[in-house]
Amino acid sequence: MSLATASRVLNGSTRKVAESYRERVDAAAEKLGYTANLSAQATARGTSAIVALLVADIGDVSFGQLASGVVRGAEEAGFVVTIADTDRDPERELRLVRTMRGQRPRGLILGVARNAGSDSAGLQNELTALAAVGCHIVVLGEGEPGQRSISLGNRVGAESLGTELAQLGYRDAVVVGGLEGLRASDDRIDGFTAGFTAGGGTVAAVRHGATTREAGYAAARQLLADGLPEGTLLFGISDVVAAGIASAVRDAGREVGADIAVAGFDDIPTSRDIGPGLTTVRAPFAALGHRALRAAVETDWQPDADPPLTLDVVVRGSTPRRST
Amino acid sequence: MSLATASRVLNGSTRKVAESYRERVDAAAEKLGYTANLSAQATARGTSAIVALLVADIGDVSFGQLASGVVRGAEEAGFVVTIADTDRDPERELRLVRTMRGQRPRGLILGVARNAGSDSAGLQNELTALAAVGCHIVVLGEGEPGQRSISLGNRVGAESLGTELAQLGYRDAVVVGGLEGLRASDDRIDGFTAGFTAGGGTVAAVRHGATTREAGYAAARQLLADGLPEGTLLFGISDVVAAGIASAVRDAGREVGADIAVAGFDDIPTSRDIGPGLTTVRAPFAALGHRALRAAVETDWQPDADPPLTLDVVVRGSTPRRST
DNA sequence: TTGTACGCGTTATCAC
DNA sequence: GTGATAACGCGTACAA
Repeated sequence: MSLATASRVLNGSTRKVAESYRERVDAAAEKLGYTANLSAQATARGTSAIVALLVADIGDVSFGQLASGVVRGAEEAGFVVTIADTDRDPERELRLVRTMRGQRPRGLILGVARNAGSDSAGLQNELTALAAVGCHIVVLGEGEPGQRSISLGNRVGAESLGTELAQLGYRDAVVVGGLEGLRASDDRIDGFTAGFTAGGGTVAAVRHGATTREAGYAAARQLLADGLPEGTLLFGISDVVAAGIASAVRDAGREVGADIAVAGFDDIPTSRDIGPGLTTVRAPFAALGHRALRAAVETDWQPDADPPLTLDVVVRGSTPRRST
Repeated sequence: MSLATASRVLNGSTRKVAESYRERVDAAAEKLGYTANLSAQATARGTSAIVALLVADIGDVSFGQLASGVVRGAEEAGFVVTIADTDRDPERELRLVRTMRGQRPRGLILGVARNAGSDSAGLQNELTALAAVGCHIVVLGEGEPGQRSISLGNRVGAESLGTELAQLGYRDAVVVGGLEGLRASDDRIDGFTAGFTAGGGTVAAVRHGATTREAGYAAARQLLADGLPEGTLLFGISDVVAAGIASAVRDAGREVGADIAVAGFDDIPTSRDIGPGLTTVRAPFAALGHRALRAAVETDWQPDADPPLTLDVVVRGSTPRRST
């Protein structure tokens, strides 16, 4: 029989093929261990079954969750995922987007935290070039108009946390971490402040800084040295930062929880083991990744088709109820 | 000018091209924002610039480190990395290897912990089929003959830990976690036992179990209920397991460190924040990933060209020096 | 429904 | 050194 017939049965063509042929083809394919050459398919079709995932730092603890969701969704949809790491270097980011473009991917997921409006023109060009060839650009967080964007819900999650902690009796808080102008952290700061103030609390200060354990430690150390009244709440912009804070508190001879309260954001796998158990907000990165993938592959995708992701506050020992 | 000439300058062909042409081509490529179509290149060349990475569980904390090393190496070598997650399901693993084969990758990195000799015939067929088309199979851990394998050094790392802890004055230990027959955990158990016994200690028991926080918690809880003398050392097969152990110790009203000592393996990012700081062995997953990638792309690769990876013991508060 | 023939974007072989 | 041209493996009009 002809190659065309075989091709028709192997790829899910709309065309009908006689059952007898179909069986023979399937049998032969099975026996020979045939697997379609994806590259050749891609050249012929003009579009590949690839979704590219570009993140700022693969080593980040939350990345695994995100990637997990993306990969799971990809398998469901019959796509392959390629990953790259910008290492927070805009130049490298540009180069990588260009490399990814070489794959003619169906979608590109951008998990690169960025300062508002700081995108280089080169990157925007590259992105529009990609979009022009039918690649769906989906940015995690807030994207430019014309791009598909999907966000975690940092603001509302942090707001819930603020509310909850105010209800637990906390009145004075300091926010630690988050680079100024970074959308994701600004949202967390704003949300927390809103919730906490609405509950009757006061955010005394915001100590901006990198989202690292070291930065959290250093900031908390300074705060403690300057004198921090008992019952003060230290809100780390992420669990990693909060871990640093908790460590600094202990090193200063204070007790996490009863003396100085600490809260974080993300609920990384080990946050329950930090200090007396870290109060935090569970950020559903896996679900985010899953949605991102769907946004990357679906032909028609609606911005608000899905309900917002739910971010649950999880209260642990680091913020016990404060008896007034 | 001809397409051939253009092709010659764009891809790193060995052939020489006049400087004048070269400049014109580069200029045009720049202006048009041209990027080579990797799929087409792959079909034409018969081999792609792809390395596939298959792991048991992307969500695993150590995966990020591994992936980081792989991706970094890939960028250096001009390769693209595709990832997939077997979710510890052999059937899915088979399907995924087949999918990856569709990409005709230059290499396949298998980070799937497996029971010794439990590979399905189907998988082996698939793997040899892949190898037949020039794909380098590199397995993390111990591989079959003919495959490129590269291991972390679980045994020697655990042995160092055992030695160190014996020197710190510990005499009685119980090992927790690790599925029986799993090479990686068996190596850790054997290595630890060897080091600890050589130092004068005794491994009273090995409690096999899953490599999860829950399993660690449950096992430790049981041990504590059965009565555990002060100064006993609980060695968790991984930091995640150790975290569970530490939690169980605290929940039982005992103190981690002074009362019951706990040690782990991996040195995950947050292990210093677990309890009073978790004593563990730093497992260089990033370096492992980097080496794995090189093994996946290099034409001629020698098994023992690189020196063994170094696994440093890091002693923290969970195992203070024991005064006799 | 099935087969033929061409095109996808690129590389490689061969003459020039 | 350069330019035609035949592959590469597959999808798909179009004709049969």
